[in-house]
Amino acid sequence: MAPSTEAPGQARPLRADAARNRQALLAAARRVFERDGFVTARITDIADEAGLAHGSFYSHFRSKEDALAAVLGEVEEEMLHPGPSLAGSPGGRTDPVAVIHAANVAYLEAYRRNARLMALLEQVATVDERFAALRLERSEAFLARNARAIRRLQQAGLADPDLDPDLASLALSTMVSRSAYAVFAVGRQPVSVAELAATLTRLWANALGLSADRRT
Amino acid sequence: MAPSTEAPGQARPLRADAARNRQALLAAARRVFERDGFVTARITDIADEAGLAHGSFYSHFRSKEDALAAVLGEVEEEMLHPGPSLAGSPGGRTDPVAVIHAANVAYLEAYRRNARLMALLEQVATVDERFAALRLERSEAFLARNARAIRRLQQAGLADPDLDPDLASLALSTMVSRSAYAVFAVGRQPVSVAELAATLTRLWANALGLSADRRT
Amino acid sequence: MAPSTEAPGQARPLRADAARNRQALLAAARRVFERDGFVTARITDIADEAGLAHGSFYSHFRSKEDALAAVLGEVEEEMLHPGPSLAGSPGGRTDPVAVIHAANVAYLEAYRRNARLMALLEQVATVDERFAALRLERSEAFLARNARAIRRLQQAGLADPDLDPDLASLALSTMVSRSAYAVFAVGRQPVSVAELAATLTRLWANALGLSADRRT
Amino acid sequence: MAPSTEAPGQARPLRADAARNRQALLAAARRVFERDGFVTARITDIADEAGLAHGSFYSHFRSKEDALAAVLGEVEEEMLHPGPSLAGSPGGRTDPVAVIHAANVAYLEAYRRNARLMALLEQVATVDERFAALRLERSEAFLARNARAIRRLQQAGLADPDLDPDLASLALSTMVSRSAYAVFAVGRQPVSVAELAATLTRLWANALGLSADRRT
DNA sequence: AATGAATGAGGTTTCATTCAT
DNA sequence: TATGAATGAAACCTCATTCAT
Repeated sequence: MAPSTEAPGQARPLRADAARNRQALLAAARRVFERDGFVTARITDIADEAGLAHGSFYSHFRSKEDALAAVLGEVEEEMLHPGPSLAGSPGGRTDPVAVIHAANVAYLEAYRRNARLMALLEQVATVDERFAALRLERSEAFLARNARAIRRLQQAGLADPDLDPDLASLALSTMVSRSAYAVFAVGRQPVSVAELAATLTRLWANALGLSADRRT
Repeated sequence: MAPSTEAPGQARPLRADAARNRQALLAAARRVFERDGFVTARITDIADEAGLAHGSFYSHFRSKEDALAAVLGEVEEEMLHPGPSLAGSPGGRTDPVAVIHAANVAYLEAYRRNARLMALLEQVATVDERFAALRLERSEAFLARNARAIRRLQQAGLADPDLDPDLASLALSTMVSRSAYAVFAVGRQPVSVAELAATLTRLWANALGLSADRRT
Repeated sequence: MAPSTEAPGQARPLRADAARNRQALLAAARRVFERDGFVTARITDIADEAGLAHGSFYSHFRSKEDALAAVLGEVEEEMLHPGPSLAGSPGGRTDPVAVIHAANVAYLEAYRRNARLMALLEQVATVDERFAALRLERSEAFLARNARAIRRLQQAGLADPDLDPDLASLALSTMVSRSAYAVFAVGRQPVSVAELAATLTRLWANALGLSADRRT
Repeated sequence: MAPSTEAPGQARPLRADAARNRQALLAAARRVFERDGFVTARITDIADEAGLAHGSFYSHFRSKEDALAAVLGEVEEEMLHPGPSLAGSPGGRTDPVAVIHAANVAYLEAYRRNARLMALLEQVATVDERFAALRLERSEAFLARNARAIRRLQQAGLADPDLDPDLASLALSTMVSRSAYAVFAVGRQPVSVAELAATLTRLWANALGLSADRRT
């Protein structure tokens, strides 16, 4: 409670305390949400878990939704950037399949780390419009990027030209993210990231016709 | 109790009333669930919607969960049979891609009809263990069937032998069902079953390598 | 949490408020229970009577049973100590009849003050196991004490040796407590403590043979 | 109530059924009341127990209270007449102690048979005015009779003249009935009617001074 | 009289949020 | 800011009783 290591010039002990409490609440919220789900989780439990009075929760968050948003915000960065590689390698010369694979591995790694949280987002999205919008927004950015990549590959004569790039992007992105959900958030049998990534990349590549002999 | 000879077609008058009310409640429950979601839906609203006193709800269902189970049960049949086609055509000689396409179309049709309900199942599955189990059970049967089909195609030399049939089944099934969800339950832009089915079938076929020349 | 030196007399202000409300609820509960009986009493009424929102009831008591237990706890002390006199006078040499009379007067006084509450305990005991146990426990302690006293008088040659001390204790204790109930909790005609005590003491003394000439 | 032995000329089979159902409900009500207590007992349970639809309950009883009244009515007769002997023996010459003892034995026997029902009456009396009145009425008749007997014994010089006959009657009657309750309805240790009767009679006789030498 | 579905009053309890200290 | 008591909306479910058949 007292100023601990406290940078000497910045004597604002109260603020430091506050920041620490906010962190404690954030961590507690994540734990409780992951354990109980959003609907069931109670503010009291979060505060208890953080070692604070439940009234204090409202010193830092406006509501349960707000707390969840903050928790998700923490993870957002790593979930939003499944490797910049997917958009195409900087150098340009890289093998597209390798790019896809790298992106899948990165995504699956991140997903596995945050599986329960991702499942949580699924749940809230069906209950709270705000999060439905958030999820939609995120995935649309993702989809658009993938659609662009597919279109480019088609133009380069590397991908099956009969595919609708937008729908293909939807279907394949969906395949990856939902497989991750099925395996890491719901699944009963342990599957390694490597195994899953191998299958997903191969399916993705096959599906776009990347591996097929299109040179003729 | 009554000495009725139990003529099957001759339901007793009171039973007819009761059955009608049960149907009314069932329909009302579906409407309210689809409109409000499971968590938000109130038993009172369901009864109101059915034109009954809320106490009557409990003459037919033990709880909200029970009512949902009944509603889902109604749909189960059509959602559980994505066409016998997938299991292999009766004649046996049919083109596998055609089989897959027929199955996809059938599934997407059914999904579109019950999109909100399927989304509902997603929601409850994250909140209520009972439904999580139900969903898991259903999808595992589905996955097993697809995995068998893939394995057969591999053995017939028609599908990419490098794929793990179980993971491929998971990924592709997931692709179809989640695309259906994205398009019909969440999606903002209207997409026709035909369009979506065309893309999904092509991706599926490509992914398994069915269209590739594997005869050499 | 606060660095208070825990000065016992210095309750913190909030605690003071809370304590006042708790007292208010306790008093209200007693009033409502006495007026309406336990089964009929409504938590809302108790809170209303205390001038609080009904939700506040649950800040202090877990349930209606809990509140009753607290109310009874308040009275327990005086009802549990029917005067130390019964256990034998400090001086030791006192007339046993005088001891009994003092005990009876004390008990009847206390009973009259708490008559409705005692009747309440009777009521709940028939409905709630927890209170049945409580009542049993209390009365058994009481009975044991009286049985000991009777046994001592018998050994001293002062009481009818033909009596079973335990059954006699049961019967006579029962006579006193139930007469108090009949007169103060149910009775229609006003009877003074003095009158009733006189009769009960005389009966008790006669019954044990204390007044009879047993010196021969 | 209805002609039981069924005069053969009175062929009304439906009535016979009805009577049988009424009996079944009565027996079921007694069982359920004894098992669950009055407050907790549910009409449905009673009907179930009787093998009838719960609606049928109302063909025979107006309410739960009504059913209880009927159940108690069945027992009333034997509980109301604790032996005509108490009022004084017909011959007049009998030993008063023997009379009291006979009455006590009769009462205790009856009480033991109906212990749970008597406890039930206690319970309802605290909850329902109607039964409070019933119990009061019964006991007052009882008390008045005993008071008369005591007064007579006093006038005959056989009983302690210092006792107030009404209060003594109250106390002693109370002693008997409540001891019966304590032993047969609540008690944990088995006590025989004979033992209890012996103690109660001796206490009663002593208390009135019947055994004391009053001839001097 | 029997049936059992329908009715609806009614009270308990939970918990997010507010607020005085 | 922290505290934790107070607030009160909200919804569930039970069950005695009615009533149409």
